[in-house]
Amino acid sequence: MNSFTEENYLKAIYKLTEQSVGNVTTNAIAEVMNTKAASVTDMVKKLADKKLVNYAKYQGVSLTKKGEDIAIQIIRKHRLWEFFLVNKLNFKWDEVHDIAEELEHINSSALIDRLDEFLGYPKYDPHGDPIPSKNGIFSANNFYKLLKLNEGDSGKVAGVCDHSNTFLQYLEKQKLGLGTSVYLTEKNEYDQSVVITTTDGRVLFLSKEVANNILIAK
Amino acid sequence: MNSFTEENYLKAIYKLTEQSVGNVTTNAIAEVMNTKAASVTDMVKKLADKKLVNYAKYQGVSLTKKGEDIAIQIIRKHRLWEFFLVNKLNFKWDEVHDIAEELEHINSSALIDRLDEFLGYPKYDPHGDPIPSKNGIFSANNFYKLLKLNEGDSGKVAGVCDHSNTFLQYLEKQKLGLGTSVYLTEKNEYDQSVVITTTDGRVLFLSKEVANNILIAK
DNA sequence: TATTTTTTTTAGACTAACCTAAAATATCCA
DNA sequence: TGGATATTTTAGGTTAGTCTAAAAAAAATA
Ligand SMILES: [Mn+2]
Ligand SMILES: [Mn+2]
Ligand SMILES: [Mn+2]
Ligand SMILES: [Mn+2]
Repeated sequence: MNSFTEENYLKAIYKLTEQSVGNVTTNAIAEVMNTKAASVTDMVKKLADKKLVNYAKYQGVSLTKKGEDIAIQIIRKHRLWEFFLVNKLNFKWDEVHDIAEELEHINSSALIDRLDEFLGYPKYDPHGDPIPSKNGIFSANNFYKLLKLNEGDSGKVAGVCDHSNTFLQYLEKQKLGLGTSVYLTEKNEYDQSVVITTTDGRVLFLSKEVANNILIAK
Repeated sequence: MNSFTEENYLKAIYKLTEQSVGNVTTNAIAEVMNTKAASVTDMVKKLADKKLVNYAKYQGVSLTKKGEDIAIQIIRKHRLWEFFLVNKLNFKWDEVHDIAEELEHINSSALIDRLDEFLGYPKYDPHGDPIPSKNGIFSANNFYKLLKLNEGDSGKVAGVCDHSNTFLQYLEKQKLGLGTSVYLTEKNEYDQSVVITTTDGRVLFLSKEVANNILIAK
């Protein structure tokens, strides 16, 4: 079994791998893990001993198949728990991440399989992120950044790129939760801001920054 | 905040206090915590520094109000999660304890309050143990040991004294789950074994040991 | 009550995960 | 291409929780 700390390192390396080309650097891990480079080196050696990462001095790390499988299972648990918190316990989407950070380390595959069944095998978490299946497969989506849509396009809010509480709460305030139907009324060339209309008739002005962080399913 | 280990010590001390008169001994804690007396002494000093236990060398320990409050909250979480696992995720009563041992350390009072609400504020866990309320109050029960009932008495299985998997699985096999209605047909003076009849007409022969570990609500 | 046995504490050591400071290596750029 | 800068690793130390062995205190018993 792996400790919580080891699991968190694997998850961090997985997420950094998604964002970067080539191996993940020591400093990058240190930053997301909120620790020092020296500590990362120690841990990375330990993970390499356990065959969870590939590591050579000064070369950065990559996950092995085994390490990646573990990382994906943790992400699966995280997102299933987030779905549970929002859809069964009525939490808001900006309230669940920290609790899921703890729940994701509960170690029981029976638990997570039954939770998955109880929730009806959801495909996406409350932020629109795909929930990997039991065997580690992510379902593909065809979501588009609101910023990239054309005037006249319509669709539903399907996810966010920025997961910060401030952004989620901003959308909450604008009543732009997951599933909200929107219609792109106007694109402003000058500052790339957009005007959208919701199906309940509200007209909203969104900046480039906001439009860039909203994903729409057409 | 307290570590998982500290929480487990507090819970162990709480449970030992229920069973014993006077202070809880170092050796007794070592036994239930599956550790050595020397380690217990170290931890007990730390808990005393944090004002969670009263401790004087060679005198054993007792929980302070603060320590007891924490212990009760952990028991609340443990039992609510057990209820969730059995009643929402369809686990058997002999499968939930170990998972609840992990879940009980998830640190969010919002989570546990909402879980409580979601579950309909249950009063007893799947083993008949009372679930303390948010403010730490256990509801009283009037359960009787099956062994102490008289011929002709009837009632429902409301709990168990032995929480071991072997005992729970034995009852499962006999279809004597929580809520089963039973009628005491016969008491055998010689070996204190009993014969009971369930409402669905099954006649069961139970030894003294078994009858002593089943709680009945009349 | 004195001696033996048991319980508890202390002393000293280990591991995991972290730290700081310094050394080693890699990268950048004039 | 060589020196400056940035990154990474090493060396050595800390804390929490554990351990074993030995010392101290309490309890049991003769
Ligand atoms: Mn999250
Ligand atoms: Mn999420
Ligand atoms: Mn339990
Ligand atoms: Mn229970």
